[in-house]
Amino acid sequence: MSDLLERLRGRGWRMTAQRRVVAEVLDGDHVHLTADEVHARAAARLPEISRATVYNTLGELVSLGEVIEVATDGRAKRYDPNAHRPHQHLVCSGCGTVRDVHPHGDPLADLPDAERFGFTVSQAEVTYRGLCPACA
Amino acid sequence: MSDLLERLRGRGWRMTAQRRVVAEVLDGDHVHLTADEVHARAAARLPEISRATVYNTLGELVSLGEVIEVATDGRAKRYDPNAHRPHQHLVCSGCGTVRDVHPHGDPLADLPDAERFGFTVSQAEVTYRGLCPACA
DNA sequence: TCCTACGATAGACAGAGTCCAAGTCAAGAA
DNA sequence: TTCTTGACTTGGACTCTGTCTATCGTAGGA
Ligand SMILES: [Mn+2]
Ligand SMILES: [Mn+2]
Ligand SMILES: [Zn+2]
Ligand SMILES: [Zn+2]
Repeated sequence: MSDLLERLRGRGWRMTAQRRVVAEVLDGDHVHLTADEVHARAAARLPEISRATVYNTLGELVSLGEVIEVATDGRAKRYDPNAHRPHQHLVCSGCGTVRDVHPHGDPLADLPDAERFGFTVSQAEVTYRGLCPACA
Repeated sequence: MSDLLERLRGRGWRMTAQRRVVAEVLDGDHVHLTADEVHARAAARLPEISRATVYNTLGELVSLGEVIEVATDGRAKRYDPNAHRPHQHLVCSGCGTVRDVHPHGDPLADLPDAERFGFTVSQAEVTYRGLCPACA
């Protein structure tokens, strides 16, 4: 994730300990943390980081296209650092685990013109639901 | 929607003015109201109906399978009386308008086994996003 | 008409997120 | 290295969405 820090520096970001630790917490595959989870993990490394700063930093990362927001349930949004490879999500109805998945085909192609109501449709988000091995 | 009221009566529902007006507000096509919108429209007909009753009634309708909950954004859930015909949603990124759509094909079939991580996948929800004619 | 269990109500409470005024500090200037 | 300053951080108040509870009211059967 140091490449992310490099990109951010290149964009003129002032590099603070808070921003660094938030970026570090978001490193990895299949990472889909809530803002409060990010805050908890960040606070383990930097105890006095505030919730407001976590929200600010996450919002900035989303604006820059480095992180995407995922709303899989009616609860807290999740923050996903896998922003450069398009993908969909598979969610366990039991425990809430989220995995990145890459379905075949283009879901946009399955929506006939007659079903577009004159909209300019630009994106299709697919959420698959089921039970993970542990919950089944 | 009087057929809905009939079904509810058949299920042993005590028929109150509040429940009747909530059911009436949910009548129509492409209806995707938030709980507060339902409350506002219900209160126009029955001024003293409470928020708690609206939430209770919506929750009961969802349990009975007469209404589905739709979470198109990270904000308030929307309540959809079109529960008997499976469909997906097309959402305007500008104004938030939601339309019911019926894509071709089965999105489940597009998810390869290798991308299922051992899950028992049972459902796929698709949200199409774009701009409606008015917002474009 | 009367009873009573089921439903409605107001308001307290909780979770998620936003906003603000005041204090702090990263990083360029000298 | 030290100075300066505007960008960043902070705690807490506030908003929005939703849940819960104690109390009151009433639909519908006896
Ligand atoms: Mn993801
Ligand atoms: Mn719908
Ligand atoms: Zn699970
Ligand atoms: Zn629109």
